[in-house]
Amino acid sequence: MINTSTKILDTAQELIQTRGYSAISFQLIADQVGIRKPSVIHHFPSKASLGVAVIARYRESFAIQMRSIKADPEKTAWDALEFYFSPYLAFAETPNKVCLCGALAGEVLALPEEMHSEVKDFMESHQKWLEDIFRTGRKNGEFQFDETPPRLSKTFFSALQGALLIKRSTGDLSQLKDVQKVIRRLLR
Amino acid sequence: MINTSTKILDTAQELIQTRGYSAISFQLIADQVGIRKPSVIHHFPSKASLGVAVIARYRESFAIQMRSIKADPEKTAWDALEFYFSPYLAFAETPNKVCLCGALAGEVLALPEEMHSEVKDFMESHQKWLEDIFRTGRKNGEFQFDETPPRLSKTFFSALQGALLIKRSTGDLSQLKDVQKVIRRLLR
DNA sequence: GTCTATACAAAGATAGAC
DNA sequence: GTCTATCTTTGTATAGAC
Repeated sequence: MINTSTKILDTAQELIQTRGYSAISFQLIADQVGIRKPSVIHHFPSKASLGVAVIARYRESFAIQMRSIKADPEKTAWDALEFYFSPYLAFAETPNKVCLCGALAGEVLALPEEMHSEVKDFMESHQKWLEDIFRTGRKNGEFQFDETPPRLSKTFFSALQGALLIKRSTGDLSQLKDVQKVIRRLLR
Repeated sequence: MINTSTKILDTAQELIQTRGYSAISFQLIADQVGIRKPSVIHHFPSKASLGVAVIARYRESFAIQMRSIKADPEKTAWDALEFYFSPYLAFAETPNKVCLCGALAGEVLALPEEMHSEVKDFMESHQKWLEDIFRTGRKNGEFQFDETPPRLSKTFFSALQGALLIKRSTGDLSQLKDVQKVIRRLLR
């Protein structure tokens, strides 16, 4: 038993990750959910409010998982990194899927104002998480690298987001895996 | 003296790099060029044909410059790399600008069929150029690295494209510069 | 909560005058 | 080459019945 609101959010997220926010419409979502257009609007009275709801839910689910990894003293920095890699890997299996916020970042100027800060916060918190993983791992002796953690996290976060973007246009599903291999190797 | 066709191409390219292909329209271009909508359509009879023309010109101008660098025996691998970096740096100065093909890759599924192969070829040839620079530089003794040139070029190309994308949503103009610093350092 | 019907704006595109 | 006028489709959104 899954309610209509959730079905709409799931469908909208899937469509944004594959086609982009500009390319989705109430009509498209209604067709996929199996209801009529005004019924979608009943749950989310504007396209902007739907966009905000999708991204807020996505950010929150990431944040919960990162908090639980950090709270677990059993988990190493490698565990945290591999955990962080896993959703990217899942997106990379699907030819046209990118990170939700990667998709939105590509069309920021076409987004309603309310969504801008959501996308920005997403990017910044992800770079912070990675920075934290790298810092902890180096302190532990698990990672070796010469760069500063902020610069390294910016570079590797850029590479992960970029890899999904490039995969979508070339169809080369190994793009992301190769990037992850290089990152692992550069940390040893 | 610059003709109308060229003005349209320049305007369309600028708008795609900042807003995305889905967000441009004949009306918007007409307003910026200072003519009426049907006059734009007279030069490019469909939005797809305009898109193809913009990307073809962009690809060609990159290709010409890369050929001239490779043909010049005075140029080192470092020179070639810095040359390759320079347009990214120029885009990064403008808060909302990304690589044309990075912008298009973000919305591939929303693009007309005719544009897909143009974007794909762009991505593949850029990764090839980088691979070639890395291979040559290592043979010369200019670069030191342990990875295979294809994997390294995929990673660094992903990072460059990703950095522009992230910059657009965070507004952090140093994103790209930091990535370029890390790349230089990892090659020494 | 879901529906039919509809308003309104903007988009891509065409016809034909100048 | 550029224009006015117009067609057609699609998009966001609202009103109001069931």
